Amino acid sequence: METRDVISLISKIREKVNRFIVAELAENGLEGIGTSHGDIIYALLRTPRLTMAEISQRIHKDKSTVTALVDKLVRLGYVVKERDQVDARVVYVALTGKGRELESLFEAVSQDMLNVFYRNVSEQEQQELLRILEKIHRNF
Amino acid sequence: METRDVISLISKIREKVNRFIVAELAENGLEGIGTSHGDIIYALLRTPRLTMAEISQRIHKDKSTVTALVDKLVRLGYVVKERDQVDARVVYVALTGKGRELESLFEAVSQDMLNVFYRNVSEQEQQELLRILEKIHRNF
DNA sequence: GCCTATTAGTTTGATATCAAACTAAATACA
DNA sequence: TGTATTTAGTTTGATATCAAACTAATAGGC
Repeated sequence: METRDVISLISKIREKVNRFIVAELAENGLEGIGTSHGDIIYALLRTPRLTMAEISQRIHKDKSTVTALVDKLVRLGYVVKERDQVDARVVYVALTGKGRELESLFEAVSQDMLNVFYRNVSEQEQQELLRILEKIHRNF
Repeated sequence: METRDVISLISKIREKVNRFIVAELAENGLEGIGTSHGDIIYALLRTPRLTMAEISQRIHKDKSTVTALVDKLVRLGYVVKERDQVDARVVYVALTGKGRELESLFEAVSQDMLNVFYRNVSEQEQQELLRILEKIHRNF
């Protein structure tokens, strides 16, 4: 009944999804990789080269946060940073070989998560959920 | 179409809700109060006295995090900590007068947020949303 | 072609958060 | 009753995150 509960539910579900993903990554040897690092790798699997600013927009994190996150991924050997030859202000980020190797793992984890997430949720309910959430998102 | 989008939407909505609340609180003079502090105050408006462990459960944060959050609220004068006379391990937290004064503001902010959140969302859609999200939450 | 404004990214300082180690107190059990 | 275990909370150390200040480089107007 309490419609306020929905806010709480949304927070809890988000938290569960994050824990699920981080735990699955850790089980597969990716210790110390949080969801934001995962988001960056995920984005780079789709788009091979992104600037710091583009990553910031994609993952909805402050540019200074992105500096820290990407630097950690560089330290771990998953990505490299390279300055643009034309505009020396711009830094490109790209996956290394070690980074690209994560693709199948990421696909698997993503699929596992969706399987859990949508268990016993019909196709129609999924569509309905997406429709209502999009409406709410546009309200802000 | 992309059902994966729902996860992203949930994160974004949660983020918007948090920003909305923190901004409204700040506009009303509650600078430096984050959503977790708000959650603690909110819980104490409902239940006048809570232990640290109970707060930890209510707001889904580690007990060490709660120590830090409550200590900040003590510093700001909104709550007091008091040891149980019977079981000296237990610490009770309760609102001060200054803390209780926040009640009407919290009610107003909460109402404002819900008004924005559910704008153009029918009663039936709200029920449907709650039902589906509860199902998903039980999946984890 | 200069000075100014804008832009991309980094650095710095502060806070939230967690997990692990720790402390102190209560409980169990032998 | 005395030791071992459990429990409640704090401390410590690490990381993520943001905002503001900063740096370096490009772009714009005169």
